[in-house]
Amino acid sequence: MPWEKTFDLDEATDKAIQVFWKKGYEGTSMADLIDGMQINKGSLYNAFGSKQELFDRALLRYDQKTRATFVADLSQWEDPVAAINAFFERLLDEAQSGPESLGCFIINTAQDLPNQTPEVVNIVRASLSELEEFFETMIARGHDSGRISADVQARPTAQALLSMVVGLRLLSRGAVDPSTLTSIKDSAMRLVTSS
Amino acid sequence: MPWEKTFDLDEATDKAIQVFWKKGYEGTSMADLIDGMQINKGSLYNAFGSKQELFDRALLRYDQKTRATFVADLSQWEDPVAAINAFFERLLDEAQSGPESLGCFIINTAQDLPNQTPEVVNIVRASLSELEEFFETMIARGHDSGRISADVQARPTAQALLSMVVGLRLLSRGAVDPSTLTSIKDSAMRLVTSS
DNA sequence: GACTATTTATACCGTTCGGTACAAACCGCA
DNA sequence: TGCGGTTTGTACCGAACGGTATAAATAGTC
Repeated sequence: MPWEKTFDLDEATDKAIQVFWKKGYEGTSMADLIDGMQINKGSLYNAFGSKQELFDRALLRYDQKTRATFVADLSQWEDPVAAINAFFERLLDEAQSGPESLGCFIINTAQDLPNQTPEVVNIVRASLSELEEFFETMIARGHDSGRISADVQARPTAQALLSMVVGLRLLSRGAVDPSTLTSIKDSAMRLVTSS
Repeated sequence: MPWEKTFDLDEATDKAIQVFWKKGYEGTSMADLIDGMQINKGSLYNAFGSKQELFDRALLRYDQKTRATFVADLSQWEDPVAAINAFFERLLDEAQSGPESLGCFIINTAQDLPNQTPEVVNIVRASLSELEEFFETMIARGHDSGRISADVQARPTAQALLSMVVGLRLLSRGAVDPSTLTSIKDSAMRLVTSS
């Protein structure tokens, strides 16, 4: 049994994520991917099959590596308000680190849902739905512990927070200045902690 | 001086808007445009110059025909809270009319800002900025008339509303069900009318 | 009817698209 | 050392890309 692999599939996928993240599916050419992944064309097709399969894999891996693990961590925090705050704080950090922010790969893709395959639609919907569920769970937990007013309805507020995440992420792609993003985060927290 | 025009430039631009709106710049081919505009290739290049020039023109016209005129109308309303409410109500209407919603052409383009030309960046930033300004003016007016609590800061709240518009518009492209969009609108209004 | 400019249809340009083919170099294990 | 799958480079495929050229048809003004 000879030599089974040389380059790491996950590492290569991570590089593909960067390319798709910035340029989107349509805007990315195979030449872009070969450049970014530093892999030969033959190896790419041998390992991933097609551009679409690579995109699906990249999108899924991005979601698991970032959103899923982070939300799972935060879910174990004792203070749900602090957990929600930490989530938004991270969005601000990402938006302000480096010269240009890429926003969120999932949300970028969500914008293009009408032109995406059913597989991609499922991945995006599931990711957004789990994020909303995280917010809802945190708010409900805040009700129980008394940290969040019962006037703050769990589900509607969770949906509003989702929309502010989406807005913040999209606007962080060069549409507004950083101070606006901070305002958005503050208002989001006000939705949770008000009266 | 003979025959100056046959087809209407603005009408043709309106049809181009529909195509770009749905598919984005990269996702739209000249064949798509010729199909959608029902115009010959020669006429298209003679009238508009290039794909990029047509896109710029379409984006600008869309912004003026929809956002700009609507906001100008609402600005003359007596009740600023009602004006903000009407703005969000219209987003819900658009999201629920027809089989699939396209969201907002400007916001779709904003998502792709890092890959757009400086001209497009300017159009998008100006449009979003004017929308934020509309919200800020309405809130300030609400302060004066006593309809909005002084605790609701004009600028930060306007920025939060902007982000909820963005979130609502993006999510209306098939990412969530309509009831979620209604929740988002309700929470946005709560930001304005709270305490 | 002559003039002028647009519209239309079609053919064509070079380039890039996603994807394939293949031989040579490579590597780990037997 | 030889076998077997991997990687690499390159050449190539048909199709689609944005854009141009052109000639005949068309329509309004003089």
